[in-house]
This record gives sequence, C-alpha cells and structure tokens, in this order.
Amino acid sequence: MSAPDRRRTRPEPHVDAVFAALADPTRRRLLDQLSAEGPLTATELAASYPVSRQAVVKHLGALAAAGLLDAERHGREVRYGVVTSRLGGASAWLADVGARWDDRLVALERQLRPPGD
Amino acid sequence: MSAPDRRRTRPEPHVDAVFAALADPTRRRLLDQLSAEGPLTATELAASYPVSRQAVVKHLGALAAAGLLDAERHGREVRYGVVTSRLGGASAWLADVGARWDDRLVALERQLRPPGD
DNA sequence: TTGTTGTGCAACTCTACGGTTGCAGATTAC
DNA sequence: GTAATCTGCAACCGTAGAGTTGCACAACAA
Repeated sequence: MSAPDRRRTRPEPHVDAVFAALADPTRRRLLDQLSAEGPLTATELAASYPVSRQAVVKHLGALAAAGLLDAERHGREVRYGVVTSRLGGASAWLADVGARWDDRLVALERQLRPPGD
Repeated sequence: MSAPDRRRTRPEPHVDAVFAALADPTRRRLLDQLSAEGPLTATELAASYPVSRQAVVKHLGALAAAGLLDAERHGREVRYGVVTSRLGGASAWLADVGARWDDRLVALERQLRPPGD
C-alpha cells in the first residue's frame, strides 16, 4: 500500500531521557537560566529557587543524566553548563511526528478526492 | 553588557502541558502510532499495548488535555487524531534554549579572544 | 425487545519522584 | 594548624500519577 516510507527517527534511547528530564518545570527553568547566564553552581542556582540546594542538585543530576548538562569541577565547586546536542533529538522526534501526520493528511485528502478530478 | 536581545518565546503556558504529556513513553508511543496509522479508538489502540483499555483512555485524555489530540465522536465510538500545532510550541522552546546557549558561546569566545586579534 | 459491544466513571493500590533534613568529606581562607 | 564553606550521600516523607478492577450507561445488531 502507498504508505509513506519516511524513515523513522526511532531508536533514540536518549529521547526518552530528554523528555523525562524536560517534563519538570523547575528543570526547564534551570535549563533556561543556564542558557541565559552561563555555567553556575548548584549553590548559586538554588538562591533563585524556592527549594533547597539539595533539590536543585537532584534536578541538575537528572538533567546531566539526560545529557543536557555537563558538570565541570573547579576546586571545590562544580559548574553546570548546557549541552545542546541532545535537544536536537527531542526536536527531531517532534518534527517527525508532525511530518508523518502531515503525510497522512495529504494521503487522506488525495483518497477523498474523486478519482476523475 | 552586550546581551543578545533575542526575544524570548516565553509565556507559552501550553508548553508546560505538552512536555508533561510527552514525558511518558506510552503516550509518545500512542502519538507515534496515531501519527502513522491515523485516527483510532481507545479500544483499538489498547490491543497494541500491554496495559488495560482504561489506562490507554487516561493517556489519551492527558494528550487531549495538552491539545495534542482531538477526540471525534461517531455514534458510540470515539476516534482520537493527532493535532500537530502544539508540537510547534515545544519545538520552539527547544530551539530557543539551544540558540541562546549558542549566543553565549559566541559571546564567550569573543571575550576570550585577545582584543588585538 | 433483548443481547452485545464500546465508552465513561469511581474507587483503590502501588510506585516513582520532588522535596526535605542531617551529616560527613573536601577544599579554601585565615 | 583551625575555621568556614561548598559538595555529596543517605534516610525519610508526601503526593501525583500510572495502573488496576468493577460496574453503569449508551448505542448498535438481531
């Protein structure tokens, strides 16, 4: 059948971790802030949030585990910086779903149109 | 300071709901399947999943609440179809974070480069 | 009408996770 | 050296949500 043979961007195991990390608004805000202000430590970040430093540390850990941050140690402090490469995977997944659906719509429209048109 | 005055794509309340909905792998798979096979009912979908129909119904409800699906009733059955417009918001957020970080990197590089270069 | 099938609602369990506090271990400053 | 400060680890609590089951209701088929 005339199924669009668009190759799926499927087996991206990272995508799962990225979306899970991005699900929490606090984590998205952290990513937002880090992308705007550059690498900061957990202690510095915690000052801007209504939660404890430990909570922030956990969120940073989740973001780092998803590959969205990388931690760099300088002496006794650890600065977290954004890594954008993984964002692309999630973005690609979104685009893929959208595109496949658009394909379906086009196919559907073609099917609905009378043959002699 | 020479902060890039890129206008933020900020106050998108939908983005929050979309990411939360996309956080669950089952829901992403549902979206995947619906985008590939077209509108289906909860009962039909449930056959492909290791969970009960009720669980699928809940997921579909979450996706619909986030504006990612729309439910259309025909007689006694309800078919769920993809709505792609909201995906754009999430995608834009990802792109925005990435772009702002890239701006920072450029600014940083410029700052590190010796003035007389 | 009666039987069948699909949907919707409610109550319940269980786990994951966001949050906390407390303390131990490093590292810097004095 | 000692004191101050930052990070890391562990135990604990509470709630949201993913899952279940059971049943009532609506719509189609006979």
